[in-house]
Amino acid sequence: MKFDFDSQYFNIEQTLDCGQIFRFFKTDDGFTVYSAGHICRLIEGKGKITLISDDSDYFFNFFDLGRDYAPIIEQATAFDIPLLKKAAQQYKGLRLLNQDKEEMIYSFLISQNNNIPRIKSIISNICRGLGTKCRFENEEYFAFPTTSQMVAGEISFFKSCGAGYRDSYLFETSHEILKNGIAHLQKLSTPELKKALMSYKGVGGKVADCISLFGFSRHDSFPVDTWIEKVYREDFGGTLENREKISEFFQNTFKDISGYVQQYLFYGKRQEL
DNA sequence: TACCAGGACGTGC
DNA sequence: GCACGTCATGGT
Repeated sequence: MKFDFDSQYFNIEQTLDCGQIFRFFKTDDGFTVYSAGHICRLIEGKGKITLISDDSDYFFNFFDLGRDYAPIIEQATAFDIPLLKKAAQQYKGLRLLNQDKEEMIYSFLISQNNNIPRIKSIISNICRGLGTKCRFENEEYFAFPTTSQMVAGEISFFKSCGAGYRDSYLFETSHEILKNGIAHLQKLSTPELKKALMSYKGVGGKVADCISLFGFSRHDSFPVDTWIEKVYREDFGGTLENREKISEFFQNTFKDISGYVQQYLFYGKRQEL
């Protein structure tokens, strides 16, 4: 199925390259994106983006296409922080994705003390090893493994994928989710959700915030990693040392647009804006 | 060689 | 509760 969208507030590269998603790649005429067991292609045209997918409803929600970003950018720009003003104006097309919850849990388990190219590579290896083989328009690809597929992976398998010492995190957390599911997490408040996510092996405060933001669409979450800590010191003149407290500072400042601001700042800092 | 990357865990206090 | 050492792996 094929649809066109106005690209004023939808920039493919900004949306895919800002660190919220690990399964996509560039093609000759655009990008291919994977999410859970779904696939889509994005092609940039004049003032529009063409989306070709196996499930248009899924990707309408995935790319958050029902949301008006103009007021978010307006609010973000109102703060007197040069980096944020620049980033929010320049990255008007950066959209926060609504991603698969379990895919986010397993993906961000791998992210800790790691870099984005390696995270992508490890996830790709895991999909190839455990995911269902699918086909879309003559392209073969592997879905992200479901939890019942993840538990088929031994610790040695995850290590062979490049996960390093995070192999046991993937093993133990997938078994825990197989046992109890994640349905009960939905109804929790954002602070309760964070605490619940942190009970998984390998999930600390920062990873919990990422899962909360990207998987559960909790836009009042503010993940603090090494880059955001750098932003905090250099662009906000902050002096706190504890990352949990830095996250609270940002949450108290940006409230319900925390997640958007966090992405503008993270991407802006990495692009040396 | 040492340091860094979307940090978290275990131990000791 | 907090500080500190340690944990694979590949790139610079």
